[in-house]
Amino acid sequence: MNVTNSEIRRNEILGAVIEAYVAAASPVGSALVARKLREALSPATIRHIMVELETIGYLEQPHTSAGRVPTAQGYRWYVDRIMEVPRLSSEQVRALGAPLAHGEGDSAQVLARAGQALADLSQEAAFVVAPTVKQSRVRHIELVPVGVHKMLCVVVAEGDVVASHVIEVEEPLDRDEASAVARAASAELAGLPVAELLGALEQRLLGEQDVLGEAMKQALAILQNVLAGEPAGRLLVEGARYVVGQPEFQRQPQRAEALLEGLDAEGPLLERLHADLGTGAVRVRIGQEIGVPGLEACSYIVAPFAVGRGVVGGVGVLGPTRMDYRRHSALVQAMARAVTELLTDGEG
Amino acid sequence: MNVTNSEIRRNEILGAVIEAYVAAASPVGSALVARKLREALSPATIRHIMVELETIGYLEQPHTSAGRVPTAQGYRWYVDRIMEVPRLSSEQVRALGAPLAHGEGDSAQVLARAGQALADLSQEAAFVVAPTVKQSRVRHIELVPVGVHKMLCVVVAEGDVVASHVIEVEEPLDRDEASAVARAASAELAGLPVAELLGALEQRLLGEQDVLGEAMKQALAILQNVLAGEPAGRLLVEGARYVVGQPEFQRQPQRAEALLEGLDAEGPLLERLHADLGTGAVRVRIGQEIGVPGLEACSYIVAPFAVGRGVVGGVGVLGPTRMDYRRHSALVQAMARAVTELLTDGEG
DNA sequence: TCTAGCACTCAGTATACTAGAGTGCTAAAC
DNA sequence: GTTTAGCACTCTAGTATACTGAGTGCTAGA
Repeated sequence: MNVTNSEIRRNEILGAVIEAYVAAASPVGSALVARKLREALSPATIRHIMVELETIGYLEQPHTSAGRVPTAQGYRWYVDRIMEVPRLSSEQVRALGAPLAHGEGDSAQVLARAGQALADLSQEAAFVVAPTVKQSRVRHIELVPVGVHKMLCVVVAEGDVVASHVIEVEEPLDRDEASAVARAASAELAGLPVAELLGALEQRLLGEQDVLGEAMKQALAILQNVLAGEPAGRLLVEGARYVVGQPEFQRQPQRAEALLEGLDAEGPLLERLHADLGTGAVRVRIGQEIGVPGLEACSYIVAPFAVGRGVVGGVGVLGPTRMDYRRHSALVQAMARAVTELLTDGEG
Repeated sequence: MNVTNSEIRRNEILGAVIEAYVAAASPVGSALVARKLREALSPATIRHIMVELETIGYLEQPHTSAGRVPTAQGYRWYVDRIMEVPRLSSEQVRALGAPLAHGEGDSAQVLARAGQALADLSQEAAFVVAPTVKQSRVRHIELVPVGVHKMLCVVVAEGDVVASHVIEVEEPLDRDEASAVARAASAELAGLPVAELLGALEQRLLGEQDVLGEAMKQALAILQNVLAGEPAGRLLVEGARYVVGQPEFQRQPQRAEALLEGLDAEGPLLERLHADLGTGAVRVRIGQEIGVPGLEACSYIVAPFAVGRGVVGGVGVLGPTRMDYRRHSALVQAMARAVTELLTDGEG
């Protein structure tokens, strides 16, 4: 009881410090916390507890006579144990999602709008990990000759994820041949995970016993080509300007450069995000935890959304470690739900 | 002869000042210019001429005891009259373009690589104004049902520019119907400029006298939907990080924010770029000339490239007004040529 | 027409001082 | 034992002052 009581108070004060720091971006002193706290405590008492929080490693002082600043560990504790994320009602979610449906359009357009909306609402950078055919199952394949040695190849996967490329082919097929081949390929391959397809194609190309012979072999080669060119994931970033405008980045402009570099590289961040999305839950990564060069001073919150069966994408917010985790968690979660609802409704 | 002589010298000195300033990013003094100049002149003489250049408005002093800095007008004169852009040989252009073809792929991928390459080579932000179906002529239309009330609609235009969207339809067509309609629509509409198509569709929808009746009408409605959702231009920006890393932006971080804002808005910049591309030549815009909020401290160089007939896109470099116009002009021009060669070779 | 010489200007830097925010500690009060 | 008032202490940020040096403009002479 005793211990618990003091722990509760610690958490309250840590929460107050973090919230004040998030709001003002400058070290928080005991007097300010005393004012903010509902329980009436003197600054002196609060200082005592702040010393404790500092020895645990949740707070630190930039210098002796400054207030306290949360550490990454402090944020982590806050996110895991202290903050309460207001769960938005379905109605609120719907309201959030409404502007996304504006003019409906393609799922790609919906996702782009979701990213923009999230950036504008959070005043941070927002990102969308767009679903890619490679994570999904084949639903339909289409081949259309376009010009003499060119072929339009479209792979439609579940969730209306589309990969379309115009590629060069050596032996032209005419329109009917192409159509027949595509139809056969569709029938044959529908339902297969695209990722497995790549291997399967290889085998089939070696097998040489297809009903449609040469033409089918060629089609499969084309398909392989198309899928090989498709990225393993696509990262869409909106509103990096908001982050660059944050005081920590204005004060240290090289950080802004590092941030943009980290975002441009794309690969490492995407990898990390995919790992987090695999868990199926909202995830928060704080500072170094991200493990992507250039993003050491940042945190992100990401939530998965579904399109059809299975998790296939994510939306999130990326900002300085000093970000409003509570508000943004709610936002991200809601946006993920809205996107899921919007993109899944047409499905089985 | 007298006047001409002094003008030549003025130009030489302006050129030297600009080149020194571009390299060092700090005001240029007479002594430095004296050292750089091939003709041996004393600093005092150079100062005389610098005073002239200042009264004309080509140079300015940040403060009395500093060196000189070029004005926008100075850059303009330099770009128009002084600098000599080395015209690269076809071979060099080919060498530049070689990495773009790496793995070939779609034209979209080629353009993305061109942007990245240009950014890396120039160490500035690079941009690509991607061709869009709206500027081109219809070559082919394809309609494929995907799911019950969903239809994949693909419009292939000249230059392999593709717009594909999955849209919702009220009355489903089956595969064969869709195919027949698409075939008919292709035959009917091929060769028409897409921009005109939008109007044409409207009329045809009112006309009600199509061979295929209801189905065709529906198809046209779909098409209209798809084209309406297609943007008038697409701007791809790569390597903004390089610009943010430039000293002028590191010293004044709000500028970096403004830059990113200006780029995110996209619309105004695209408009300006389209106007410049319409001229068919390499264009340089310096500072305020860009006329896009946020980009006041920047310049760009843009060159058009062709895909099939007609100008349909552009590549360029965007950096601080203090940029290497000479080198980057050559780069941009070469890249535009490389892209044109790469994307046009398969055509008629 | 060019240049050497020189006085002058002004940003940038270094130094010193001050004010104030915030701390830690101790001793007293609850 | 917990809380608080009081107080000395620390350290940044801001301000005033002086100094340095890069670079200028001007003038007189080559």
